[in-house]
Amino acid sequence: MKNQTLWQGIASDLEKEIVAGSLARGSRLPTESMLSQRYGVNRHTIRKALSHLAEKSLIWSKRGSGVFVMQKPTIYSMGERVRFSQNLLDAGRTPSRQKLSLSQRLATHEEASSLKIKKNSKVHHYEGISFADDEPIALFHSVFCSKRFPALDEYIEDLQSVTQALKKCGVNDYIRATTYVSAVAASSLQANHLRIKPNDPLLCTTSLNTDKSGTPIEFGRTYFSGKHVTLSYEA
Amino acid sequence: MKNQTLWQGIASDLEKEIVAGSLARGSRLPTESMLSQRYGVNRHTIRKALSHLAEKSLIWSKRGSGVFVMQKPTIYSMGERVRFSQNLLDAGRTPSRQKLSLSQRLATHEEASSLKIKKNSKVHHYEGISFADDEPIALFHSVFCSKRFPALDEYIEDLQSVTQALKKCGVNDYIRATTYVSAVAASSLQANHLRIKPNDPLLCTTSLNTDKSGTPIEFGRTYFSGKHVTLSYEA
DNA sequence: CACCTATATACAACTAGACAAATCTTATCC
DNA sequence: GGATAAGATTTGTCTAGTTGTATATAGGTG
Repeated sequence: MKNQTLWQGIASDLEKEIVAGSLARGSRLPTESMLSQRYGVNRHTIRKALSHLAEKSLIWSKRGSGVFVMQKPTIYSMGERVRFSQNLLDAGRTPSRQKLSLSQRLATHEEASSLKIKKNSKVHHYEGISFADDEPIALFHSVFCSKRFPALDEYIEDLQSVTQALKKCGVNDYIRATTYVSAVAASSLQANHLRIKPNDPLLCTTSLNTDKSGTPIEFGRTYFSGKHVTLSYEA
Repeated sequence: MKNQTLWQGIASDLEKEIVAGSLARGSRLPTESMLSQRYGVNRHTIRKALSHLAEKSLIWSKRGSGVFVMQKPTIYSMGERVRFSQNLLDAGRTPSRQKLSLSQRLATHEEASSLKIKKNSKVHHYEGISFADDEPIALFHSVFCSKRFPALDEYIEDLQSVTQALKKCGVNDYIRATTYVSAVAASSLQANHLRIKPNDPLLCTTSLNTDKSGTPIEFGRTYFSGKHVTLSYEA
């Protein structure tokens, strides 16, 4: 605690301000230049302190824009019924989604066998980003059998919710049948979407939702930012 | 005067240059490498000489930057009315201040009870460095009740003077009610600001200023560099 | 021996400056 | 009002130079 370097002192000082709340969650930090003046050190020393805080996932930075305080890590609960919005509302976060693409294409071999449909069947492909308090926490893509849900894409477009859209298709409830979890390194594209660095760890969940009778409904993959999300398997 | 070591000879040589003025106050010395070349000795021998001069407070050094000649020490007078600028002007020095941060936050327990305001009240927090002739002599931080002085921060920002800013808020005079003095060791951050070494002694004054009726106005701490400042309590 | 002086080498911490890349701001035009 | 262009800000990256610290070696002195 005593003989610490300058950048360590600055880092712990800033960390105190963050946890004390005088630097609010999601707010912007002073620029590196301002901080270097405040602490009377070179900008590189500030950057060392900031990179330390970034590794601890307390802040994140965007070139040309600034350095920001991160939101709280999210606990994403994985139970029998996994509902993105309700999940985050339960955790006191504000959920939102951003559509990246919504189209129809032929099912891959994996998708077809998981959904128990014929090879080369058409599927709806829905791809997007999940946010919590305007912070991106996950990239997802799901496929649904086009034959079974002909107008699903329009419903999703309108309602911005998979659960609601499926209801319109007559599926009032669906259940998480299987979930596989693995860890992968983020591609540069994924990293950019999730505001993390390439090769940062991602939690990759591959899941299948079915109706109560066990008929497959939806198959998809979600890549959670490992720094923002902890998956919870309680109950 | 004869049997002196290499480093003693170099030290007294440099000291002569300083007092003679050929190495001006505030100027930078040649780098240790250059000095070791000039005197034909190892760099460590130079460092031994320099550290001797540093202990005598003739020079100070900054890692990565260089070694500099120090200014004269300051006598800081503590009476009923403590006014930074006037104080130094009286001592024939040129005062200046540098703002490090100016923000609002919740009062700590100590601050609230000293200012006689409610817990969790908002306060203006003003933090900075005091200079005499461009040499830092103290780090200060003060808090003022935000409710009582709503626009104080803007006034301080504009006027760069607490006394003047308080006048704009209707406080024409204030009196030093209490002052506690203690000695503490400098943290690495404090040392960097004051151009001294970590664990060098600081004079820590904790003070409360009130108006004539005894109502608390300002509560603050000032850390004087023990090497640069002597506090004076003459009547 | 113990201690100080001095040399030699290597690395860590920090400063200094410059430039590139991304972003934000502002003025201008239609 | 909205699109565009120019300029200013801000973070990212790189090279170079300076002081701080640690270790090892050797000679001289009380």
